[in-house]
Amino acid sequence: MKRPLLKIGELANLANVSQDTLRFYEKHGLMRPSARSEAGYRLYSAQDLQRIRFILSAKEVGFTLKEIEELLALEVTRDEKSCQDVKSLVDEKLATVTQRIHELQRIKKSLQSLSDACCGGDEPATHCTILEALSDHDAGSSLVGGKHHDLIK
Amino acid sequence: MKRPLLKIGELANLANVSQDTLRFYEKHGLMRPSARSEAGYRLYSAQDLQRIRFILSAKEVGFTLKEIEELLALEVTRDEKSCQDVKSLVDEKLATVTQRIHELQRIKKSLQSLSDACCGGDEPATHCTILEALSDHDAGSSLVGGKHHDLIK
DNA sequence: GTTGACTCTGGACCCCACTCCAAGGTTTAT
DNA sequence: ATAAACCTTGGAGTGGGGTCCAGAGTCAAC
Ligand SMILES: [Zn+2]
Ligand SMILES: [Zn+2]
Ligand SMILES: [Zn+2]
Ligand SMILES: [Zn+2]
Repeated sequence: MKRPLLKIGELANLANVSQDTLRFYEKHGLMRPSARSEAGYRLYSAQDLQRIRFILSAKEVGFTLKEIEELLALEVTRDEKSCQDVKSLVDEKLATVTQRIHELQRIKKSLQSLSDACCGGDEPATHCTILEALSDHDAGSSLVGGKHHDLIK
Repeated sequence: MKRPLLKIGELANLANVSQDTLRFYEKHGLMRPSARSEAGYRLYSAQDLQRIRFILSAKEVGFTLKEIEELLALEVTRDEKSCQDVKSLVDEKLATVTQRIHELQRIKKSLQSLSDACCGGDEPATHCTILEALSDHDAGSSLVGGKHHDLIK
């Protein structure tokens, strides 16, 4: 009934990471194989696959390995922690994620208005509103926070 | 009329970075002072302040220094590039920002439902829905993509 | 004219997250 | 029984993004 355990190469393929990365994560306490074979081969379970996927998606959105470790550590610390502790850790991450989203939305708006202002034609960009906005006075305050000049000649 | 130029320490304070960081960015082509004093001191203008702020806010939302350099390089490449070129670079960044926002929103939702499911009380967390979700089956697919179990005893 | 705060350069060093060996042991396929 | 493919450990190397420091010049104030 129990599904067969995976060797490191198999897990690596399924998860799309290198074997080195798996060993690296293990060395740093983020992953360890469910078992070892007689010969010392690492053997991974389906949970292990879930776990590496968890790590990867958390990484993708900007959590550091240390932060991910904290999240994962919740699982094993169980009865030493209260629900309060656990929840507040999650809420903390939630706040930083929310914060990051806001920053990105600010940036996105700026980029969008830059893009909108540009004619996109193939003449030399000497007149380009984007370049003007970037080099101007307020080029920095929020990735060009300002209004771009009146466009269309 | 012209505002006085800033020495490196002054700019560093205003921008909240170290002098080393400013010199580091200079070495890597992201910033250079508008002028040098007789004695070779770096002298920065108000634009330079804007520029470092630009760099910092771009960095904050996850652009690498190399990407930031590309954005800034637009300013000087002007007539070698067409509006098309310029705009498509901006649109590219726009797409990656949008992408990042989506990922973060996915994560945020997951964290939110984790948080919502937890009672937050101060008893030991042996029963905690968060921990259950993390260690469970689908802990990985999207930072715990699944429904958490029925809560409230 | 000396003290103290500031700046210069160059180079060493650090953390992070991998990535790439080298030297060897194991498994599988023929 | 031997080769190819796979695994082991340990350790070195890489690239990004800085940080720290030594040795020396500069500037303002007293
Ligand atoms: Zn144009
Ligand atoms: Zn344009
Ligand atoms: Zn609870
Ligand atoms: Zn709980």
